[in-house]
Amino acid sequence: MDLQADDFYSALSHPMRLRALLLLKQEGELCVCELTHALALAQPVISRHLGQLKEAGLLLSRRQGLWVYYRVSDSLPEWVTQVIQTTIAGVSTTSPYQDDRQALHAMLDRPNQTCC
Amino acid sequence: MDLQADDFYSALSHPMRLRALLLLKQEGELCVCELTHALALAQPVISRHLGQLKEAGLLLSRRQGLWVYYRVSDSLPEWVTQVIQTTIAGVSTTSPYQDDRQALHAMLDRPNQTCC
DNA sequence: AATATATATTCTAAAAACTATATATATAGA
DNA sequence: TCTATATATATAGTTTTTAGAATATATATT
Repeated sequence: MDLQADDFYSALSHPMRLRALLLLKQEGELCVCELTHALALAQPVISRHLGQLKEAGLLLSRRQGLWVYYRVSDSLPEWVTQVIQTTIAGVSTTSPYQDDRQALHAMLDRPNQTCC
Repeated sequence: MDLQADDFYSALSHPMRLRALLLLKQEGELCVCELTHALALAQPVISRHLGQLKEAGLLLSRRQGLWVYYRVSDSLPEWVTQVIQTTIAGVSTTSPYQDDRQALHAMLDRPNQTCC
């Protein structure tokens, strides 16, 4: 929407919010429990930071049954999308971002309507 | 150099540091008094934030006489440079970034070896 | 050496961000 | 309705960040 540059940058000022955003941009929709697993952090911490990213307008969410899926908004300003993509291109193969994806993929029983 | 993504983003988490970085990238070298004028903030505040940006590795500085000139480092990771340029392309004509440049250009007696 | 100017730093208090824990809400299933 | 699970929120305490004022440092000039 009318996402301001300073809101964008302060939304990403916490390492975990940056990790979550990059992971979501690369993986598409993820539920809270997947993020909790991938980032290895407590659920309330994850939920609160996701809430901040959503509040900033960077994320959208939808509930499906017990699970809430978050994804990167598809109506971001073009420059924001480019900045995110450029950041991914620059750092996605480094720690901790690469590890986050590996942890996600190593997760068993990812909720495909199944469980968490 | 080994500027980490989370250090980059937290360095820019303060609105004034973002304004200073974008202004410096667009204008080249600026001394503290020019930034103080353009951003309309107290000198110690400016100096402290510039110190943080320098500490993070985003800025370099050199002293010339009484003045200290800051500039964006020329040895940043490529993705960082791109992110900064993309941000400028996206927001430089909006407030407050446009106003900062105007205030700078409206400044009289800018130090061309002169004064401040 | 004394003075003036530009910049940096220190100190203190206030504000903001963050974590952990506990609790609340929403949904599904028995 | 009762129970279980996933997620969200509230509360309290701690840490971090920030601004403002005062002071220190560096340099140039006289």
